[in-house]
Amino acid sequence: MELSERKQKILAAIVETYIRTGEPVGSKSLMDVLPMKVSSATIRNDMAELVSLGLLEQPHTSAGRVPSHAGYRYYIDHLMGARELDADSRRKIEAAIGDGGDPEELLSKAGEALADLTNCAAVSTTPTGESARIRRIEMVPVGTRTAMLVLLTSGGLLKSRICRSDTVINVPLLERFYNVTSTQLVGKPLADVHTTAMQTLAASLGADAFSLLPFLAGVAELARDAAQTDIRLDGQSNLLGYRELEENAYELMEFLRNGEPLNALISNNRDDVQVLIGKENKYRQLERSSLILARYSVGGEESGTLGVIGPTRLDYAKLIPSVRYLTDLVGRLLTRSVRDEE
Amino acid sequence: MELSERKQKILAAIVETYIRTGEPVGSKSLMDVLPMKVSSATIRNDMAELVSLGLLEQPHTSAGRVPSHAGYRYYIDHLMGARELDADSRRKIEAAIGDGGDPEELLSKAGEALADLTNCAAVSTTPTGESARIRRIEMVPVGTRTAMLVLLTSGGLLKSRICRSDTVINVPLLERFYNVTSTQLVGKPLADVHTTAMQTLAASLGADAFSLLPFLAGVAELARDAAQTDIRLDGQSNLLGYRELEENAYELMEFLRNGEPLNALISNNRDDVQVLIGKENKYRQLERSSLILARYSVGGEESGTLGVIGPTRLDYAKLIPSVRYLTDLVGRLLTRSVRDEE
DNA sequence: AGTTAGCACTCGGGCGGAAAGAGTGCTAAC
DNA sequence: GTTAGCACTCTTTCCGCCCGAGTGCTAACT
Repeated sequence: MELSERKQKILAAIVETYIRTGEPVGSKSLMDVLPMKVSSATIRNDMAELVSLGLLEQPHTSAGRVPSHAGYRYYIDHLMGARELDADSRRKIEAAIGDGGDPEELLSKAGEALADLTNCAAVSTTPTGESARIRRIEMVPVGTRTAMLVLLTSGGLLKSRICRSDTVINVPLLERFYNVTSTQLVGKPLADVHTTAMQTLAASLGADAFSLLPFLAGVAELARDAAQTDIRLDGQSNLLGYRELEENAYELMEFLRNGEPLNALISNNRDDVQVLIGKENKYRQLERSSLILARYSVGGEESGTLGVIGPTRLDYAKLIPSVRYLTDLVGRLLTRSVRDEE
Repeated sequence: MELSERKQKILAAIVETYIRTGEPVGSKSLMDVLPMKVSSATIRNDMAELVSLGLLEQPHTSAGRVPSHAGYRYYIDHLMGARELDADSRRKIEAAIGDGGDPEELLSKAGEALADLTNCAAVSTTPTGESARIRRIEMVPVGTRTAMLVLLTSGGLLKSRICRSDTVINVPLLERFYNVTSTQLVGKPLADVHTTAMQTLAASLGADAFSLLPFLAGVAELARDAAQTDIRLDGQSNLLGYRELEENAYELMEFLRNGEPLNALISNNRDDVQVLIGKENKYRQLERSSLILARYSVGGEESGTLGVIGPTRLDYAKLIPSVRYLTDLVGRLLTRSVRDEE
């Protein structure tokens, strides 16, 4: 779609002021904003054409114009320029994240930082465990019948839980546990270490089966936890500050809290940075919202997603670089920590 | 304050229908609800007195009556009866909680269950670490320069983190670490194991100081994490469903998210079950909300808090027993798990 | 003395029309 | 192709009105 330079400038100006104010933009107020000197009538003519091209909409005849989804899209693809993130925001992000720590902590910091920075809700998923393997299993007795199990994955994820059994825990039991786990479990993909597999494994152990089973089952649960990519949501309350989301606030919150559809959206995302604007989304609850999603990769492999959710009038020019920068950073930190640990 | 039996019945009926409907209650509609046969005029006379006693309020002259804070209070103290929680809710709670697991998991389940059951926001704090001691410290190498630290407290709390250092981790280093920690740290109160204490400890180790310091610092951080009672909030979005909270929704959410004032409120609570109604609260943001807070004890010691936050027109008669039941349950489970592990 | 019927009164909510304001679309001139 | 001018449209706001719900009071009743 070809647009004259003036039309482009007008579209950009409308998008930007609408993002700023949330009010429909009229031809007169545009005169002050545009770099060139043209009358409001000229602007009106152009706006009328932009409407018929589907790039703008008017809420009603006598109101100003508002960008349509296609308008935002055009703005993002052609007009906004691929700005670098400003140094200030970069510093803020880095300060908020520090040097990471373990993956879950890192992601939670990243989510909070993103929510704060953008004044939107932030989604984040932990690195996928799909291809992860068990790197290490530890069992530490903490009572006569209670032990702590710790699982470390090849992705650097750390999971632990307390596990109770009916038999007394003693040194031979521990030894048998280490024998079994180090020969049978360490190195296996997480997905293979499920509860039924543990039952067959225990069955093959003869006399030890009874005493080891609870702990093997515990390992299976840890593996399940670790394999599951869980999805975090930060700064939902930020969304309440936007007038245009107010009336569906409750619905929107519930939708986000539920997580499943969000998960579907996220795992659909195969692009570098994906922008979903309003009704482009198939979920009714999101029709007044936009999403910016980006994947981060750990060790060269696409692995998880970070993103923001806000009203359609997001400051795309700033947020897209923000999200991209953050995913890069998270990916780098996670990759580094995985490398370190090998 | 003495009230005639009829006035009591009227007050109770007003509180209960107002809780149900959220609309001011008029004298005529009360006729149908009240067990005795009286005319609306009589009811009006009584209502007028209840107003002058400060137990009811009228939003405006020509509206029905609404319970005042004092009215709710009177209802709670004298009229609602100390109902037991119905078996159905009890079953729901128990099903949601299962048999617990580690304290943090237990509390998060409890919070979710409470939020679901009450359709309000639920607050919960992890058991206080004030008096807790370090029961156990483990260090598991997971890379040449990276190790996992695990800390277990006498309260059954389990904390772990990944810790990086500049020196290569080898067996002698591990031995030194275990030496130091088991003689110097295990058994100490969490509060004593802070970063500066670790620095002096490391300094006293001479040549080992450099290599051990990062890990001792890691232990200090774990101890800090474990000592800190963190505060969870579940089901905030439930609050959006209440008309009377709608207009301050954003403020309220932010207030809750911040956590500090909430923390102050919670730690003030020394009663068995404390009910704070609307403006009894000193926080402006909560003036349209009520809180029901109750403490749970672990091993006979008051230790943490669970509670709900909702509009002033809470169903106190149901929620107070719910909260009490849940705190009892949580206390029992936590006490049991601490006992088990000793 | 307490209860009831009756009635005038008050106040908020809803409806409608008028006025204001913002912005457009069109036409005619530049 | 651009601009000035103007009539037109549509929303928002305000005001006045009426309606209904509910009250408070008085006077009568038990």
